[in-house]
Amino acid sequence: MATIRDVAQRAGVSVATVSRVLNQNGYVNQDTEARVMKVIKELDYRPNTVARSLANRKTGTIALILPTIMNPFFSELSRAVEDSARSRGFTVIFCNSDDLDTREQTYIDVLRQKYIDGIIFASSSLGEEDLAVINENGIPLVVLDRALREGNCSVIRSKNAEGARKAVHHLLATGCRKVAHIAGPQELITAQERLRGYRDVVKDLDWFEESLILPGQFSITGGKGAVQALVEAHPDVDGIFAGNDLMAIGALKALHRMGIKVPEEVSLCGFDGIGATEWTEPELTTVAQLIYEMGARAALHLIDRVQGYTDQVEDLELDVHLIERGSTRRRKY
Amino acid sequence: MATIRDVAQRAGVSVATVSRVLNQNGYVNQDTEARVMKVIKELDYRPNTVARSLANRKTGTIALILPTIMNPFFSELSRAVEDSARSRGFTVIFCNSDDLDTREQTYIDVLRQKYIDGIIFASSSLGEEDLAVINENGIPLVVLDRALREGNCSVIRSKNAEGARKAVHHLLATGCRKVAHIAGPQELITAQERLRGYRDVVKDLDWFEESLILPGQFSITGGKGAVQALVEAHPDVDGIFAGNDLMAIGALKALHRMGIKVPEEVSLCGFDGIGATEWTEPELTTVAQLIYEMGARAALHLIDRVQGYTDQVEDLELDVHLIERGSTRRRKY
DNA sequence: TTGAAAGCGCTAACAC
DNA sequence: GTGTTAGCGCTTTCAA
Repeated sequence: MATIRDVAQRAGVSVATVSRVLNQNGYVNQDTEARVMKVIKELDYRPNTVARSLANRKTGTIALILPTIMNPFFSELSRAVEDSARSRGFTVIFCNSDDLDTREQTYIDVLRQKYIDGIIFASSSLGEEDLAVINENGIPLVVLDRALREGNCSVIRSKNAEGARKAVHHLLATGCRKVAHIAGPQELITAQERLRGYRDVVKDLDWFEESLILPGQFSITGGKGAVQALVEAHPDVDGIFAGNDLMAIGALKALHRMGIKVPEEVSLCGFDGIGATEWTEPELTTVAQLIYEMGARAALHLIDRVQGYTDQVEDLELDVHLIERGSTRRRKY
Repeated sequence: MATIRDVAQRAGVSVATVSRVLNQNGYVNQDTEARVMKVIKELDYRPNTVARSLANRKTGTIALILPTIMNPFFSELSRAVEDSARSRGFTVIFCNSDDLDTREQTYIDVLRQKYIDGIIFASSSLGEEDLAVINENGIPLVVLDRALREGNCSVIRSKNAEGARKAVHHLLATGCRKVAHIAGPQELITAQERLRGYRDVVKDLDWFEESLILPGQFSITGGKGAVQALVEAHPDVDGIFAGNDLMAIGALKALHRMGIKVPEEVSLCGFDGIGATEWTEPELTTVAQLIYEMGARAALHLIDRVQGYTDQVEDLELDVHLIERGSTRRRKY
C-alpha cells in the first residue's frame, strides 16, 4: 500500500506538500496540486488513518455504550447513531454493557486508550464520579436519559414523567377505574421518572394503593411475571401502564394466557414506541419517544463537539407522544 | 496521560525494557520488571493503542457489516459478535449497509485505511471480485450466508434449504393441502436456498403452481402484501411458509386483519428463530437458526485467524431446527 | 539482560 | 508556495 512518501517522491514534491493537498490547508500551487492528485490516483493512495490519528490525536471514531442491542429500543437508537456518524465520516464502536458497571468501566479504559473521539453513554449504572473521569480525560461525552448535576457533559433525554402522565390519563379517559403500573428497575432514572409520572396522576385517587406498582425489569418475562402477581392481588384491575414496551408485550402475553381480554377487560399501554408494538394483536398503545432523533442528535452533537464546532454542552429534553392503538381502544367517556 | 517514556525515565530503564515487560517478550530481569511494574501502577500508565497499532499494524478491532441492526436477527448476531470479540480483547465497529453495494464498498475502503484486523460480512450485495480485493489487502474475512467458489475466506451459514424442507414437511404433516411460500429477495442466497427447499418438497405435488410463490422482501410490510395478493389469487391456501420471521409476522397481521384464523384456517411457519416469534398470538412456528452461535463462531474464528492461531479457512454449515408453536398447531394426521 | 535508534505513516511548525 | 524536520507513542532489530 502506497504511503505519502511514495506519492511525494513520484510527484517530485515533499511530503508536506502532499499532506497539504490531502488536507486542503496551507497554500499550494494549482499545478502542483494537480500533479499530486494525479499521482494519488495513479497509486490509488489512501492515507493511513492510524498514522493520522497518532499525529493529531483524532480517530474519527465514537463509541456507543448501551445496555444491550437486543432491546429494539437500542437497535433503533444505534441505527440512528451509526447513520449520523457515517454522514459525518465517523465510525462507531459499539459496546453492550448489560448495565454492568465493571464492564462499563472496562470499556471506558479501552476506549480512551484507543483515542476514541467521543462517547455516547446510553447505559446508566456508572456513577457521576466515573463520568467525571472521562471528562478529565478530555473526551467529549453525551449521556442519554440522565440528569447530571455536574455540567461538563451533554444530556439528551425524553420527557419521561410527562409521557407517563399522558399514558395514565389516557387509560383513565378510556374508562379505566383502577390502573396499575409495571415499573422498570429503579436504578434507572427513566424507570424512576415514569413511575413518578404514574404517581403524579394516581396518588390522590381513592382506589390507589402501593401494591398496584409492580417491578418488571424492563423485560418481557418481567412483564409477564408482574401481570400474574397483579391479577392475583387485584383481580379488579382494568388498566395497566407498563414502563416500557417489552414489559407491555410480556403483559399482553400473560393476560392472553390467563384468558383476560385486551382491551375489553384490561387496557394496556406501553412506553418507548418500538416497532414491535405493531406486531402484536391487538397492537399496543404506547408513549412513543423520538428514538431515532435521540440517537441522531446525540451523535451529531457529539461530533460537533469533537470537531470543535461547539463547546456548548447541551441539555435536551425530547417530546414524547401517545400513539393510540387497539390495546386501549375501548369506550370513551 | 503518561507515556512509555515517562515510565522508562522514572524506572531508570530504557523504553525498550518497558516495552518488553508490557508485552512479556524478550528477557528482562525480575527486579527490573518489578520496578517497572511498580512505576506503571504509580503513573497509572496505559499503553497508547494507536501508537501500538501504527507500529505493529494490528488494531484489535474487527468490523461487522450487516444489512441493518433493526432486523432482530442481526441484533442477536451482533450481540454474539461483540460478546465474543470482547472476550478476546477485541473491539467491534458496526456498519449498516442496507445491502447497498456502494455503501459496502465505502465501508471497506474506510476500514482498511483504519487497519481493521478483520471483517465479518453479513451483507451480501458485494460481488466476489470485491471480496477478493479485501483478501488481496490481506485482511481476514468471514462471510455469512454465502457460498463462495474462491477459497480464501471463511464461510459460515445455516442449512437453509434443509430448513425450508423441514418447514414445508411440517406444514404438510399438520394437514395443509396447499402451501404457499413468501420468498425473500432473490439476490440473497439465503432467500434463494429457502425457496429451493420449498420447491424440493412441493414441485411434484399436484396442487403446486408457480403463483404460490410470492415476493415478500424479508420485511413485515412485504409479508403483509404477499398475503393479500396470495389470498386473492388462492383463497384455498391453507399453509404458508415465510422465508423469514419478519415476513411471517407481517403475514400473521394480514391474515388477522382479513379475518382468517391461524392456525385453524391457515397454518404459518417462519424462518430464523428471532425472539419476536414468541411475542405474537398465536406464537409462530419457525425454523430456528443458531443465530448466536453463528455470530460467536464467526468472531472467534476470525480472531483466531487475525492472531495467526490458524490460517485454515473454515466452511461451516450450521444446523437448523423446527420450533413448533401455535401458528401450526392443528390436527395431526 | 539492557539500551540506542530506526522505523510505523502522517501532521505541522518553521525556515526558505 | 514549498521543503525540512521534529514529533505522535510504541515495537523491534542490532549492539553492547
